[in-house]
Amino acid sequence: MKRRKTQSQQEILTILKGSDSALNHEMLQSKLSSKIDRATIYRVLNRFSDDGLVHKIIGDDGKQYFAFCLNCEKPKEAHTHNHFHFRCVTCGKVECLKSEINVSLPKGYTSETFNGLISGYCSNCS
Amino acid sequence: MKRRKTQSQQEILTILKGSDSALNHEMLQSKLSSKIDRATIYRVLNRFSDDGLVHKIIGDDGKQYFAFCLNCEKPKEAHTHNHFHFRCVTCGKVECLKSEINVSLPKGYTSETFNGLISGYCSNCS
DNA sequence: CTTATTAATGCGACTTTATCGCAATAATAT
DNA sequence: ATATTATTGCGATAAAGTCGCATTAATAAG
Repeated sequence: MKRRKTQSQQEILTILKGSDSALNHEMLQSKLSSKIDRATIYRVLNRFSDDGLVHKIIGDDGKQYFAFCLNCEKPKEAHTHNHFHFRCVTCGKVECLKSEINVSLPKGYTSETFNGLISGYCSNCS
Repeated sequence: MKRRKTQSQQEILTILKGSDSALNHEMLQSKLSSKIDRATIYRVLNRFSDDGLVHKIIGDDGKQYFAFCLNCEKPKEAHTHNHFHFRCVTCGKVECLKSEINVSLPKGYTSETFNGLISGYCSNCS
């Protein structure tokens, strides 16, 4: 399964790179100049996420958000990704928080994914 | 809107109190002796959550999980709720982690809800 | 440059999770 | 015992996301 470089993927990645906040499918679609199918968008985003290129966040609204994170350019093993995201319940913006967190797990537990989200009001909306 | 004490609510709360892990709608329904409508279960759970009686967790599978937390009995203002939950991707169990976390927000930001979830393999499944 | 291979896409159907409106029921107050 | 209205059940509906399959197009091979 070698990956191919397609128009759709380029465009989506460019949008994610240019966005200062995480986007869900709907937000992303509205930023697209060309029309890309919903299923394709999801497939592209999840492919990016699988490849460790972007970060996938599940919002407390239950939706999937995707963000291009700086340290995502490092090899997958070097990812920490234990940082929190903040979602403003008013304007919907989802952004990365700086602070990194270490949570200790009980014995015998292994961690696969980390999902830290705080929602509330951002400085513009409070 | 004064709350009334109903059979359904009692039963659901009893199950949540007796469970050592957070439950989603499906898990809860299977533990019910009497048949309670899906919509009712959701309404009861969300009412509990609004009242601060139980803790609502959004899994990385996008589903809503509910757990009766010990400190949920305190008045709502006293809730910290900044603890993590762990979800095993194999057996599906969602449980509370002990460690409490403090995340500092940027200036002007206010927090409404906290959602910290780590998924991976629990000691039974790894 | 042309052709073959197969990853990626588009379309439509489908699944799952959750919510909503409304009439019927039942918990509390009078 | 009766009135009030919170709660429930039912069915319809919404919304998010996935899947199968035929078609398209990116890369490799000749």
